[in-house]
Amino acid sequence: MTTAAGPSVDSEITWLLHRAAQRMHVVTSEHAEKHGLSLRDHIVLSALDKWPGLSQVELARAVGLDKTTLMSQLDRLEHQGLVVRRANATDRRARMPEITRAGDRLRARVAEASAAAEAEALSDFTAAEVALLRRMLFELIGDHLDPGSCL
Amino acid sequence: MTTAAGPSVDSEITWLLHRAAQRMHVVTSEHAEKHGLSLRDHIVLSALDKWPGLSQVELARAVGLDKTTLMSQLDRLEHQGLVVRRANATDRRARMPEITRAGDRLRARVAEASAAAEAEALSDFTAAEVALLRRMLFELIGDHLDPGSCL
DNA sequence: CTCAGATCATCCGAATCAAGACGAACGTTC
DNA sequence: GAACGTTCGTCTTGATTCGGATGATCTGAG
Repeated sequence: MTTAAGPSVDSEITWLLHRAAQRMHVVTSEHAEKHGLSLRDHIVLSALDKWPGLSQVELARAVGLDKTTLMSQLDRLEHQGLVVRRANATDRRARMPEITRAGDRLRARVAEASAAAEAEALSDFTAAEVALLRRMLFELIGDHLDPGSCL
Repeated sequence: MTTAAGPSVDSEITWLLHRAAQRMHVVTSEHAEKHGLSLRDHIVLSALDKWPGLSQVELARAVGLDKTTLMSQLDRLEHQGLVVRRANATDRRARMPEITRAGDRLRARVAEASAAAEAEALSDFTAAEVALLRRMLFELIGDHLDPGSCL
């Protein structure tokens, strides 16, 4: 398996994943931004919808963003009225981010649009193949996906 | 398949790809940086090895980087003696980047280390599953991968 | 030959990102 | 209650990224 030149670049799953993510990012962003949302905004809103009650650092770890990056994201989303930071009664340090009704409506619309875009990008594959892809990606991400394992 | 809340975040292939790429990035970077190379450095060196004779813009398109980003990467690599920019006899605008002998030695070492890291990260899957994953990622990236289709 | 348009590498400016520092608040131990 | 280490959110700072503009060069049409 070791040629004189070593493994060539197209054997690098890491890079293929990176390029594929990049490509899908372009495809879905195109749709998300019609609603005035970046893909990352949408990710954050979706995480807030799926895992309510997380603190900002917990949320950052859940979506895989730096805490300072997430803060500026939340600033923007709060400024747009899609998120509120509510005081926590039992811990006065924490300001729990929550998705607003308007934010959830927008999230649902963008989710449908980007799901459609994804489905089209994946239309060359069978349902079984897509299911396997999803399963493998989950496995690769491992225990870093669900914030429950971080608490 | 449309619940009242719409598709949840874990159905988004785009995000799964992003997280998986992020995770593999951490795993392989860990090994690449033992040799003083970032993952992106390694990608660029590998592309130079695989497709010699590309101009800087062609190389940027081949690896999926912005042209200015690639320029600063090449600056760093050239400063480390891993890359040289050689004048092109037939086109005085172009400065063809080439990998040096030292660069190729380092590239081969990092390629082996990161391939081993990838193999370990993928050890839970069968060879057929990995092959399918690779094929699907290639398909997703589409014609943006090989520079031959851009010339 | 000349000129217009395209292409290459580079530079510039705005935006973004992440690591570290900081104050405030928490919980535990004395 | 006081002291210590930890966690939370924020601020600051340095580095990085990307889009657009620039100058030099090539190419093709007239």
